[in-house]
Order: sequence, then structure tokens, then C-alpha cells
Amino acid sequence: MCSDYACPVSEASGSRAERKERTRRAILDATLELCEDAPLAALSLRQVAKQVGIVPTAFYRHFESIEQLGLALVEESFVSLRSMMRALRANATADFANLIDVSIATMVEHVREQEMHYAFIARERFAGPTAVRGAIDTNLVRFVDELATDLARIPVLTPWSTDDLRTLSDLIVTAFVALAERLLATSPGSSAERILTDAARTQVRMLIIGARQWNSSR
Amino acid sequence: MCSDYACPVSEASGSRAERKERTRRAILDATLELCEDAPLAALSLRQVAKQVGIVPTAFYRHFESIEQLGLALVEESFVSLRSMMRALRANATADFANLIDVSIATMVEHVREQEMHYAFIARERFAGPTAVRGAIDTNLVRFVDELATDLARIPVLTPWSTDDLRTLSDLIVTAFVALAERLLATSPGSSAERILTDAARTQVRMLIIGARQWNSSR
DNA sequence: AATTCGGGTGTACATCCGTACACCCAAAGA
DNA sequence: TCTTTGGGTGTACGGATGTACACCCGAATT
Repeated sequence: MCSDYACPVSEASGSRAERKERTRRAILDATLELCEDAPLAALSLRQVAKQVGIVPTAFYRHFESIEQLGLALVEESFVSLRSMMRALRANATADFANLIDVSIATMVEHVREQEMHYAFIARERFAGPTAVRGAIDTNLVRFVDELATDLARIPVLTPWSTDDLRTLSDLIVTAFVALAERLLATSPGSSAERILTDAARTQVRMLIIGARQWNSSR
Repeated sequence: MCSDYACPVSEASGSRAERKERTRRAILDATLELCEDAPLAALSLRQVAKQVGIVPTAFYRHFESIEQLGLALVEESFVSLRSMMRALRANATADFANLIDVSIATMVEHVREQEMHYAFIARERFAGPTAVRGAIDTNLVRFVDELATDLARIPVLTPWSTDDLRTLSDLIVTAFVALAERLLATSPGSSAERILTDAARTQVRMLIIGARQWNSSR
């Protein structure tokens, strides 16, 4: 019985596997919501279960601990981040100046669509359980590497060393991570958001100009 | 009585004010240590009291809540950060290339001296209670502004607009914050630390080069 | 048709949590 | 000297927490 509040996973239809998957999703979503107020380490299994609408012990049918739940959320978050990168590559044209605006706009759009995932990553990157921090770091490193190979295809950068490409990629990712973190603190379409994206555009331009000169100046 | 473990605040000497101050310090230090494993929001008042060696209710003689304790730690952390900036300004010479190396070396040194403070800030910046996050943000904004006025005194940058100076300052601070966060994950003097600082040096150089060109290219 | 499987339930318990309350006693103040 | 002050103590409470255990019952398997 659903006790005294709304029970989001009430529907009893579907096969056993379908129902299990639905409950799993409900746990992931409930955790993301609860994580808007407090870090993962401050969540209790009972809070999560209550939010989902299941009894505490039922939690263990899906995850062996809150930490494992966290790892699942990390993987899920980066799946959506990679989908953003795919979208970005699809929209990328040879037009250089436009590329910056398109990148930032795509970024803003995806952060808005996946606010809770981005907030979760930002929050747990340094505050999460060791395993969660490690998983985030691994994914971030992979992301920097992927961007570096993308950058290598840009004409101006083809003569660059692998190390320099990675360093530049790292700088760009750092700036975009900072942008994402700040976007989360502004409301969509607000003037604060506009100021933020304008500043980000300026910053990326500065970086590009620096990169352009880099090769000849070393 | 000091129950069954080491009691760091046992000395009963000094005036009333001195003893109170000593206990307060012990609470701050104990919290910093406990925060190496878990975010502030996951700490209990009882854990802190136990670590200090006082009874739980005695905590309230010094702070009205864990959140207020957090605010005190934020202020303390930024005091040490500002002392780093002062040291940096003192060491700064007109020699431009050298300035970068000196800045990074000073940064590394101070992060090593205050590891727990920096780790605390990194952890609570996004995961802390609302008031703590706000305090960190305010201090960080102030920091960016201070750097911007410093930058304004550099000959190449004097003709820049206030907005552009702030944007550049922001980019630099973001890069240094990222450097500090990563330093915390490496051991002092390790090759990983060396790789990190080398990359940071390259990044700042790229930024400077970009900044140099910026004025003429706008 | 009979059996197994497995997601979900309810009860129970030891432990930890924040905090209210009454108290202690040395330093500070009169 | 007597009184006040204030940091620290110990007990006590209702409530939350993780998890062990026995159970339920419909879907899946045989």
C-alpha cells in the first residue's frame, strides 16, 4: 500500500523486468531530486525509499549501497554529456567564429535539459564518496582526451604536439565546466545568464587567439 | 573526564577567554579533519564533539549550528588565501615571464601549507549548505575583482575596459582554482605534481598571449 | 498444474542523532 | 568576601537510521 503520499511507481503493469526497470528509474530520479538539497553522502537510504514510495529494504533489490547508486548516476550523467558532444560535432561547421557561439548555445541548452545531472556531477566531483569522485574524474579525463583528438583536426592546430593539444583541451574543458556550474546558479533566460554566456564567449575567444599565436611563439 | 581516547583540549591553563578560544580552535580543526572524509552536511554535531573531546551540548557554547561553523571555516580559509595573494604581490617583479613561475610556485606552496582549508572550500563550494555556498561565492567574486584591479596596473592591460579585465581575471582565477583542486589529488613533490604545474604554466602562457593580442583584435 | 523465483512488505532492534534540562565549579567581578 | 558568570558535564527523550528476518503473491518456469 502506498501509505500517505503520492506513490510514483504505483502502476502494476508490464512484465517483471519492465516493472523492475521502472522502479530502478524511480530510484535514480528520486535520488537526483533529493541531491538538489544535499550531497549524496548526506542522503539516507530511508529518505530515498520514502521518496520512491517503496519500503527501505526493497532498495537493496536494485543497488547494494548508496555509493553504487551514485556510480550509476555518474555513468548516466556522462552518457548525456557525450550526447551533447555528438550534437556539437554535428552542428560544427568550418565557420570558426560561429563555432564558438554554437558551442556555447548547445552547452546552455543541454545544461538546461539536464540540470539535475549537471548539478549532481558538480556537487559530487569533490564531495562525493571516493569511488564516485574517481568515476567522475575518469570520465572527465576521457572527455578531455576526446576533445583533444577533435582539436587535432582543426587546421591551425595540426602541427601541435599531443601534450600541447591536451593542455589546451584541458583549459577549454575547465572553462566549460565552470560555465556549466554557474549556469546552474542562474535562471533560464535571465539577464544573469546572458552576462554569463557573453563572458564565456569572450573567454573562449581569448583562448583561441592565444592558441593561434602559440605555435609561432614557443 | 576525557573518556577513553586522546583529548586534544585537555590543558586547563590560561584565562577563561584563552581556554574558550582554544576550544573554538579545536572545534574548527576537528571539523576540518573530519571534512577530509565527508562533506559538512554529512557531519553530525556528535562526531565533531567526540573528535574535539567535549560533550555534544558543549558545542553550542561556540557555534549555534554546524552551518555557522561552516561559515567560520570559509572566512578562515579565505583569510589564508588573501595572505597568499599578499605574498604574491610582494614577490611580483616587473619580469613578466618570471611572474608566471613565481605565481604558480607560490600557489603550490600555499596549497600545501593549507591543504585542509583548500580541500574544504573545493568540497563545500557546490555541496555545502546554501549559506556556506553563498559565502564561498561572495569571497570568490571579491577575489576576482581584486585580481582585476591588480591586472589593470599591468602596462599592456591599462587600456582595457573594466568588463574585459574582469573577464580575463575570471578566466585566470578559474584556471588557478582548477590547479588547486588538482594539486590536492597529488602528493607533494610527485611527478604528477610536476606534470600538473607544467601544464598550468603552459595554460597561463596561452592566456597571456591571448590577452596581449586581444586589444588589437577587437 | 505444480513449483520456483523475485520484487515488495512489515516488524523488530541496536545505534546514532539533535537537543532540552539540571547541574558543577573555577574564574571574574562586586 | 560573597555573588555572578559561563564553559563544560551527564542524563534523558523522541525520532531517524541501517539492516536482519520472516513473509506475501503474482509472474516465470517446469
